[in-house]
Amino acid sequence: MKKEQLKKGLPPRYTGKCRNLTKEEKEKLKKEGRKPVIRFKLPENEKIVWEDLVKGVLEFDSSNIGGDFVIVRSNGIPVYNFVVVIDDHLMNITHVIRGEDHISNTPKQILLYKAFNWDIPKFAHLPIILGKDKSKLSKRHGSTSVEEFRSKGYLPESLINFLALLGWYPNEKLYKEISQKKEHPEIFTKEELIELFDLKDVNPAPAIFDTTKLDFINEFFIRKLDLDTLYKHLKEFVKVREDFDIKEIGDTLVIKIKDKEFKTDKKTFYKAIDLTRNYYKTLEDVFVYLKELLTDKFEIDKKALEFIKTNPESIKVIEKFFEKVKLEQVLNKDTFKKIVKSIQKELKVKGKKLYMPIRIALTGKLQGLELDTLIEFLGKERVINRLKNFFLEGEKND
RNA sequence: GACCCCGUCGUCUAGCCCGGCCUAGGACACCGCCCUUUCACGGCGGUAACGCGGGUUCAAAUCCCGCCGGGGUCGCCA
Repeated sequence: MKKEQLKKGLPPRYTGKCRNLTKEEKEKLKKEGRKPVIRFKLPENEKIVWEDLVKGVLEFDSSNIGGDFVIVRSNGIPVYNFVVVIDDHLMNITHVIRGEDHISNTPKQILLYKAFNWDIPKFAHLPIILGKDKSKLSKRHGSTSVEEFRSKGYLPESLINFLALLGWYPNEKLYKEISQKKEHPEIFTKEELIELFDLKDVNPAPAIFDTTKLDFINEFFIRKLDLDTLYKHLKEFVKVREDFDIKEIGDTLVIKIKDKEFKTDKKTFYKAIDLTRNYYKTLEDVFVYLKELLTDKFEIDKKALEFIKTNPESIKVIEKFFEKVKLEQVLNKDTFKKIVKSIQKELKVKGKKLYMPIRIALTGKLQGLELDTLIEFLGKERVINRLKNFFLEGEKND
C-alpha cells in the first residue's frame, strides 16, 4: 500500500480503510486473530492554527497531516503523540519549548487537546542546530554531549554563554543599558542571561555549531575567574579525567599529570596558575603549563634542538649564563636583567640569539611565559638544577 | 514527491514587525601595525554580508509576488 502511494507521488498516509467498520466486521476480524490499533479520527477541512513563540503564526489543514493517526498500538501501548498531550496536561505544562522538528507533530497534539477539551499550552519551536555541513547536528559531527565539553576542559559558564548566543541575542533596549558597563559585549554571567533572555528574541533561523567562539569565551572566563573559583573548577575537572588529579594531603598538593606526580603547596600552585593563566584555552592547558613550572626535568623539543644546532654560539651563551647565575645571591627580574646585559656585552649577541638559548636551557621549548617571570618564580637553586639537566640531556643527544 | 521552516560578513548575530537615521552595526575567527629583545596577553586598525529577479514607493535589507538555495517532517520512534 505504502509503496504504491509513494510510486504515485502521494505521501504515504492511512487510507481510512477501517474507518467505519460495522460491529459485525470488527467481530469477524477479531476472530481471524487481527489485533486492532486505535486511531484518532481527524475532523475534515479544519484549519489548525497557533501562534508559535519563535516562528510566529503557523497553520495546518487537518486534511494535510497524514490521515487518521495511531494513538494506541495493537499491543495496547499508546504512542508518543498521544502520551505527551496527556502527560503535559497532567503536569500543568504551560509552555512547550522544543526543536522545530516537532512542528509537524503540533497540529496532531492540538487536535488531541481540543478533543479532550483541555487548555492548549503555548508552543515555541526553536531552530535546530546544524553541523558544519549544514545538516542536523549529530554525533558524526564530533562532540555533542555536555560531558565531552566538560572533559575537554570547558567551564560550565562558557558552554552556557556560548549556547545562549547560538540563535539568540538580547533585546536591544534592555541590552543597551547594561552593555556600557560590560567588560566584553558578549560575555554574560548566568544572572545576566536569566535577566535578559526572552523567547521573543530567539532567531528563527537555524545556526551552525561552530565552537570557535566557545574557545574565546572559555579563555575569557579562565582569565577572569578568581583563583579559588578556578581551583574549584579544576577539582571538578579532574574527576572526569583519568590522566589528571589533584590530591590534598595536609598542606601539600599532589598533582598527577599523565603518569607522573608532582608535590607542591597551594600557595605555589596558585602562583603558578596566576603566572600562566593567559595561555590557557581550556582547563587541560592548566596542567600543560603547570608541568613546566613544577618539575625541573624536561625533554628538549625537536625544534629547540634544531635552533641550537643552527646557532652553535648558543652553547656559549648558556655556559656564560650558568657561570653568572652561580655568582648571584638571589635571582629575580633585576638580577636576571643584569646578567643578560653583561652576556650581551661580553659575547656580543643580542635578541633571539641571546634569549632563545637561555629559554631552551631552562624549559626545552621555544615559547612560554616571560623569562624574567619564570626565573623569579624558579629561584636560583632550581635554575641551576635545570641548567645541569640541560647539559645532561645535551650529552644524550650528541 | 507532499507539507512545513529558514535565507544579512567565513561563523554567531543587530537591523526587518512600525520603509528614510544603513555609506548595513557588534562579536569570534582571519590579516596588519604597536607593545614585548620569543610566543601569548593587551592596544589600534583592516578585509568581509543584505541569495536572485520583478514589482509597490520620492525612498526597500526592511512591504508584496515569483524563483533559487538550504534544512526539517512525513512510523503501531520519541
